[in-house]
Amino acid sequence: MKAQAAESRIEQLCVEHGLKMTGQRRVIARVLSEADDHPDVEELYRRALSLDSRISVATVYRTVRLLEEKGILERRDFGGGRARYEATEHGHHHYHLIDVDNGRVIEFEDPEAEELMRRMADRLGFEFVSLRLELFGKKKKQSASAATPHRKGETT
Amino acid sequence: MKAQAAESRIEQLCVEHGLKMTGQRRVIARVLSEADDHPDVEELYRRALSLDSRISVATVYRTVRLLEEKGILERRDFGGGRARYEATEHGHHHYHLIDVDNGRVIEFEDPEAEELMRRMADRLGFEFVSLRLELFGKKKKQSASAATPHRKGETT
DNA sequence: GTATTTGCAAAGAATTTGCAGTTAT
DNA sequence: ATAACTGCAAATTCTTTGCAAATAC
Repeated sequence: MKAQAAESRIEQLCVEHGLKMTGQRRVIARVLSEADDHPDVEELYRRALSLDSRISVATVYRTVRLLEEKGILERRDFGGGRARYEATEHGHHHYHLIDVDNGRVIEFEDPEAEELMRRMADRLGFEFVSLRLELFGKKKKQSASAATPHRKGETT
Repeated sequence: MKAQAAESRIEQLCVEHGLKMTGQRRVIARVLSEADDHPDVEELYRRALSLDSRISVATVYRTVRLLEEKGILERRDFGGGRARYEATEHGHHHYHLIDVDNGRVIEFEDPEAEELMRRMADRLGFEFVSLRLELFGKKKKQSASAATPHRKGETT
């Protein structure tokens, strides 16, 4: 029997959104599903190529744009010119702490932040739509302080 | 007597930073000093040209980059591809609410936000460096709600 | 079958840069 | 005097697009 790769999480979403599933889209969907970081188009292209050589950057650009429009992906800008992407996480939003020394990205949650900004939007006479929040910091040398709560992981 | 234009605020900063004050820099510094919005390079170039025709876009790009490196200017990204600039404000930081319907930008302050993020950085084992915070919203129809506190102004 | 999607290479948009000439200090 | 600055046009970088061939449904 053939170990036919199971439908990736993002592939499912594509189908639910009525997208035509071509081979290249399936590969890109899989790459995105398996990514736990914030790859840019170049990187997605590289990863996709290693799974299937019949893919062009143009298609990656087109796919990524399409998926963003469908709300399946979110575009990020951590500085450095190129857009980064990550799968939309339903519910619990998270934000990013960028280590200014090496560009590494740490995700964290903070329900308070969104609450605060919802109230601020309201006070300014606006309906909250979304929040972009990026924290830049330098790693502390060493400290006797406790663990690192709310931390979700460190990636790129 | 000649009404020699007084040294603009940003020109002063340039001098303090030991920058060579050429005619074009003086003009750009003045444009920046007088701006109360968030112009992109194109717009800065347009405004500079209207004061003095001997300026090229390349110089605007170079100047804006230089001033950013010196910490005199801050680069913003409100989406839309081009970088926007505004003079660094010492002390009371402010953030931006972008009206998703028309791109207009409203500045607001919120000491709580920075406090919250300082604590978060600390908990994650980082030294707070800076915070990028942008709120996206839609103007509410009309409401019986009170005034708009903390509001600093609406620009572009 | 047919409307979509793809690859390729060319086009665009924003920003940077090499170089020869100009200028502030 | 001379190191820094400028304009110009060419080069870079990221992203989009036109078109003919390929493909999903």
